[in-house]
Amino acid sequence: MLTNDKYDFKAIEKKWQQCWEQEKTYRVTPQPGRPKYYVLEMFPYPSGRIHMGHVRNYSIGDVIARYKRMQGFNVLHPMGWDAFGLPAENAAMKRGIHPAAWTQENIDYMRGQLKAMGLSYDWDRELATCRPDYYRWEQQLFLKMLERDLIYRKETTVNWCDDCQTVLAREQVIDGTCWRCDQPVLPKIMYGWFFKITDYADELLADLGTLTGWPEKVVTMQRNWIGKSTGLACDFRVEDSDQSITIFTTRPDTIFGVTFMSLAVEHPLLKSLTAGKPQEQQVNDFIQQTLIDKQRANLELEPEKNGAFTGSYCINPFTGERVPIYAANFVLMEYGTGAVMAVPAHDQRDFEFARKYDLPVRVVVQPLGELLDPSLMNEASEAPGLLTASGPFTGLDSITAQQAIIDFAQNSGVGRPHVTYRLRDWGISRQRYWGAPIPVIHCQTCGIVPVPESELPILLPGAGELKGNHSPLHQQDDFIATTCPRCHKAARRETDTLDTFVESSWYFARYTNPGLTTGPIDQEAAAYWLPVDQYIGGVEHAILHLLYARFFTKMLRDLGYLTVDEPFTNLLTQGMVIKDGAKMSKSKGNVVDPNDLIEQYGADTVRLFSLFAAPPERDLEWNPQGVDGASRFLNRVYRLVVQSLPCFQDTAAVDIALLNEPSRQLYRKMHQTIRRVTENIETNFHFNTAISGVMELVNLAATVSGDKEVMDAAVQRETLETILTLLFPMVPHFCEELWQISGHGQPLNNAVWPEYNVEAAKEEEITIVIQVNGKVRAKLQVPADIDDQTLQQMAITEEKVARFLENKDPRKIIVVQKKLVNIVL
RNA sequence: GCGAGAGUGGUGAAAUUGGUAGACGCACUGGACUUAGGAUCCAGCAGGCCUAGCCUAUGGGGGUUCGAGUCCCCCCUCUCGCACCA
Repeated sequence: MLTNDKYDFKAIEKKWQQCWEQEKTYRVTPQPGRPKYYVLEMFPYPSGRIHMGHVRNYSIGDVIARYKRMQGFNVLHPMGWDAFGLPAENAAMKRGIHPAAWTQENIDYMRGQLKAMGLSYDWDRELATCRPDYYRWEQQLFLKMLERDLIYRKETTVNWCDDCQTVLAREQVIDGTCWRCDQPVLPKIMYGWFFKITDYADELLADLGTLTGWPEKVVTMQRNWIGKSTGLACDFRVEDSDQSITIFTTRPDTIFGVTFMSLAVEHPLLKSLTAGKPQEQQVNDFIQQTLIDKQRANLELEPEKNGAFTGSYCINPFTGERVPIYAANFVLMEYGTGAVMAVPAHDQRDFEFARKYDLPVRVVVQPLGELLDPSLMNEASEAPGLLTASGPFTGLDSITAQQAIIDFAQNSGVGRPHVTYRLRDWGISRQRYWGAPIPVIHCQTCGIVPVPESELPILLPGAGELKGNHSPLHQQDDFIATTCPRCHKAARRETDTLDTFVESSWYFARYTNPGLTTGPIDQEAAAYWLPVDQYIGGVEHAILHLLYARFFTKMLRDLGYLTVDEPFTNLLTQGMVIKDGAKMSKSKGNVVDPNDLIEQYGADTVRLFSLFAAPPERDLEWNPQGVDGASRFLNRVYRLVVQSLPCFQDTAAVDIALLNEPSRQLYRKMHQTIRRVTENIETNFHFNTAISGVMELVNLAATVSGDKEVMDAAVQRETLETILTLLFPMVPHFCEELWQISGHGQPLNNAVWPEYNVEAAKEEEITIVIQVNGKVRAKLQVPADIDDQTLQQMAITEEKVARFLENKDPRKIIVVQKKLVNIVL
């Protein structure tokens, strides 16, 4: 396979891929006692073909996997398919084939593409979530959760995507549109199944503090999404009624400033509050109008505050005052209690509302150094301060007052401390075909009856034979008709399927023993492999998938399957691949097909470019000429090794004492490069700088080894071996081939990551910068072990510097060891 | 509006604790070898000027310091997330 100037990537890559496949080089098993490392890239949706984002994601993961292997870790690096989902159904309808067939075709094709990239996966662990041997265990988990009361079904307002004909979880609504098809999402009232993720809200929030290996940004996003607020829940008795309205506030210190009460239009008490009142018609009209407005909410603009007086009053338990009750368009039924005590002086929304409807504004908190006058205020004062006009609490500061008021409310029975979350329970019902069927039965007599575990899996009809009916299950009478497991009368199967995000919430645990036939998770294997040490994927899953997976981990722990609290110790959110300033997408017509590139340049070049062009967390601007650069570099290394083959016959160790200057220089650079590459990978996976380090070493090796007479063969050999070893995780076929060509018996794959020698890496001479008044005026080459005194003397007498010193005495001389001398005049 | 992050040559990007700004690439320019070069090799490449040198440059303006891309304050722009959350 030797050629003159360019390596034959086609032959080489094929050769090594076959070798790895035949020898199952990357198959792993638990080895108790040996340190493990679990590296995982977010598994792909089998959409048809891989794109550049995949290439980048998997290249990064593969470098980490190979690097850790060379460091002696037992590395788990699996791959599979997130295979349920709508595009399969849509494609199936368009092409007249079955979603299962379409999905299978895509998986087969994409697997080939991944193999062509030379990724070091343990393919024996491959899984596809659409297969019964995966989703039957998900169904079993569903039943366990149901048993534990972690799942419920209720009728509620859901997010409906008309285009996809299904319900979406709140996390799947992006700016009011569907995360998948970008169409507007509408509210719709219907029955749905929910996971009680809110049961874990507190732990999900608290454990964010343990995720020190996650990007700040993601942690913050999750914290905000969970949105914990603490405060007071307080009951306001309705006048002339035995009902009361419970409000939630985070500002109990402002409770003496309440001048009205606002209710969400969906509030259950609203009807009875207006019944028989002169305002009834007006309020009903307002409710109707507000509901309509919400349907076609203009997302850009916050609508003007609007409301209607109900004709009823409630009593502020702290002041005994009558408080008028309004229905208001800005109060959310989904948050808190759907009722808000309005304090216009200290809440901007209440302020706007009060000004509009001419309601009183009463100041009860004076911020420091200010004297608020309600008649002069043009916005609310939300800052804390000292309480005024607040009965026994007057004079307290806001923080103290909040606690005092909560205590008082609790003691007098009108209120209690309360915590509320922004996080909602996870709606998992989907009204589409291509998903895991929910294993319950609806019986007229017995109600909702879980399918007995022995009857699992509930197979998706038609999916097994890859043909037949794939309309939504609620349209498939054969599927629906069943008998009740309890009373054995005719009953109906549940027709909703599970949100595809359920599959991806536990796949990382299934990988630890994907073939297990006795349960969803092999506890022993999971205990060995989990948590995932390094997880890699797009930041678009910062909330969605990553929150769900955290929830599942905690829940599976409580069900006894797992022993970890968190699934992913370290998270790397890789940037997007962009071209012409925009994310690659079919609609923009700026996609680059990895297939064409691999065909033209080979997988190693494509991998190298995607690693070199930018650090992984940053967006990567696609530059076709950059690929040429990567290719050029590899060919240069190839020529260098081929031209230097004789040096590999010298197997003597390097003897530093005998080295001439050029040899010593190269040897030093080699050790420096090992240090640099190792550090770049260890600290933050900055492969771009790691590669540039190797490039410098290659450049130096190429220059000095032209000088065959003086170059020490052992140094030359060690340098080339080092170059190949350091590059191996990034361009494995290429390095493995050159390793073999240069006469090594054992594959490079089994080699150990090199260690650098501190002594050998040490510079003998260093460059010292001489500054005058902070400006660089000269540079000096000095021995590395020079003392400050000598250095200072040399600096002052340096001729370029001396000119500045004429007629002047230095005021101060700063010497920074091994770096610089600054002479201040 | 709130929260997070980012602004460095023509371009992708580098720069321990504050210590030579622009490593390594790409593009470009010149040269060599060539029938040829979109191969390879060599050299140059922030801008400016009164060119043995000097000055100005890391979004803008202040500040701290012997010394600031890096620290502090104010402002501008961009990206991302949340968005009437009581």
